[in-house]
Amino acid sequence: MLNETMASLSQNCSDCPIRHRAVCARCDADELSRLEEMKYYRTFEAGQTVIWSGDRMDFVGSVVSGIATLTQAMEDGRTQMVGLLLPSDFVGRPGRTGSPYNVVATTDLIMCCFRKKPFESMIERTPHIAHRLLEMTLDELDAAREWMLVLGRKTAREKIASLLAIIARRDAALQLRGTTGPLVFDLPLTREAMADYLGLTLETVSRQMSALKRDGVIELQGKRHVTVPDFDLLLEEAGDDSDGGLLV
Amino acid sequence: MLNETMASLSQNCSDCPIRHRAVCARCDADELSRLEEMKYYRTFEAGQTVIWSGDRMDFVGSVVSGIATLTQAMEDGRTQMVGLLLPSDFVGRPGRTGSPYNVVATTDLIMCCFRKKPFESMIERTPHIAHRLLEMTLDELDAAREWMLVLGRKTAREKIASLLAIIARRDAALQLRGTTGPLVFDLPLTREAMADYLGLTLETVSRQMSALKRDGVIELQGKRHVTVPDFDLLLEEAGDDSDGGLLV
DNA sequence: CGCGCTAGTTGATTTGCGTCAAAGCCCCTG
DNA sequence: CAGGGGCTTTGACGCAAATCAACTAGCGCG
Repeated sequence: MLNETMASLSQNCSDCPIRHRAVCARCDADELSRLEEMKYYRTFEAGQTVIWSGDRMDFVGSVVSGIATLTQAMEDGRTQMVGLLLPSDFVGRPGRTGSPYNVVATTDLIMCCFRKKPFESMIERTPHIAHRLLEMTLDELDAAREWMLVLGRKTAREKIASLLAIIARRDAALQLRGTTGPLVFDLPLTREAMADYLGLTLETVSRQMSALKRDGVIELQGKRHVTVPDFDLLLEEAGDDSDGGLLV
Repeated sequence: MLNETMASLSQNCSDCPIRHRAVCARCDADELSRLEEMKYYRTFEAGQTVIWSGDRMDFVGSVVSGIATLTQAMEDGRTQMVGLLLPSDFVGRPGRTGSPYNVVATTDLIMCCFRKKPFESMIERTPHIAHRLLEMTLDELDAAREWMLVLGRKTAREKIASLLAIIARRDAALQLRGTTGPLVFDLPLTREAMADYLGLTLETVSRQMSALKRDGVIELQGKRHVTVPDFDLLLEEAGDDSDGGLLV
């Protein structure tokens, strides 16, 4: 699993100026230069809304640095996070004009964007990229469906453990380390954001974090800094037989 | 919204022998004949498992008639349905060998299949089809994310209403009728399957169905036959501002 | 230094849904 | 027609998580 994760991430070609695994054109110099001409950058501050649900979206893009969240909301204020956008993740849907989600920057954010029209026509000229985009979308679909199991059937404690396991694994993969030995990382989310991800309240998140700490499953330095002494124990707490997917 | 639904369904080309909107080749006679040679049919009885999670899958296919469910399970027996396969829906992932889900026929089922290898190479030769496949996958991703809101944030009553609204709308669309006036349809799912879909127990599903009936939101003839006198009222019960998506 | 602000923790109480149990309905079959 | 088995309904009870509320930690700032 870890190997798979690393393989997936390494498809982000590090020397490619587009810095996105969907549109990395290392195997096609022509495309590369065409993309170069098209692209532009946008920056957002932490807390800023990148796209409002229902807004017209005339661009697609990928995250260069920072973190953003995809959320859906009901009119009474209840919200559910449906995805996390990390560096190299793609946002925007070729062929649809409106975004069905709110996209909010949780940290300062830099995005690399392409206007939609030229991007779309480029896709049609370049099956290679269309194919890559399909694979990424299928990955996200699998991740979303795995999250449905978490939301529908897991207890609060299992939900927290699942989220921590995903973040820990992603972090280990980025550092090209395995998941043996203690894992150390910083939570990129507030308690409230975790709650929105997990379909819980922030109080419950806080309580379960404390409980996992009390039971020695995790250690906490401050509010955000986490140490996982035994990753397998965490997985067990998550109720995971399968070793979980990437939740994008 | 309804128009969108109908447009989407009508992309299933009725006179195309492949009967699937992803691989309908009406605009390409060459592809059509190549597909014709490749395809074969499989039939399953109600209750039969089409694919076990983790099994090697050497084919892809689409549903010709009947209904199947995609479910994920934890080893202690908790299960969560993550998708519903209706006629014209596609299953199987080009480029991956194992299925991450159990696929179970809930009615007698006929599937039109293609062996994976030739199907994959056909995709590469036919950008048209790859593009269609990407669109369908994006639709499914949107539907999955919408369902995450249902699972994470809605009450039992709202969950039931959401599911009924989706089925009612789909049914109305198939009959090319609007959603004004009373809607009548048969539930294609047992109470237990509904529970698995909604992250509830079957007892809760039963109770909430009774409650919606008592409050005049729905009428029930027998266990499966449902009448919705006022679709807008049902939507309100579902907590839906947006008029909901297609959940595949 | 004290003030105020935000994020997080912890406690008391309520409640919605799960669990366990019993009984009803319907279809099938002998 | 009786009997059995699957699906469904209904009831009683318990518990996990929500809600309401108080309090703490950390941090920037006048």
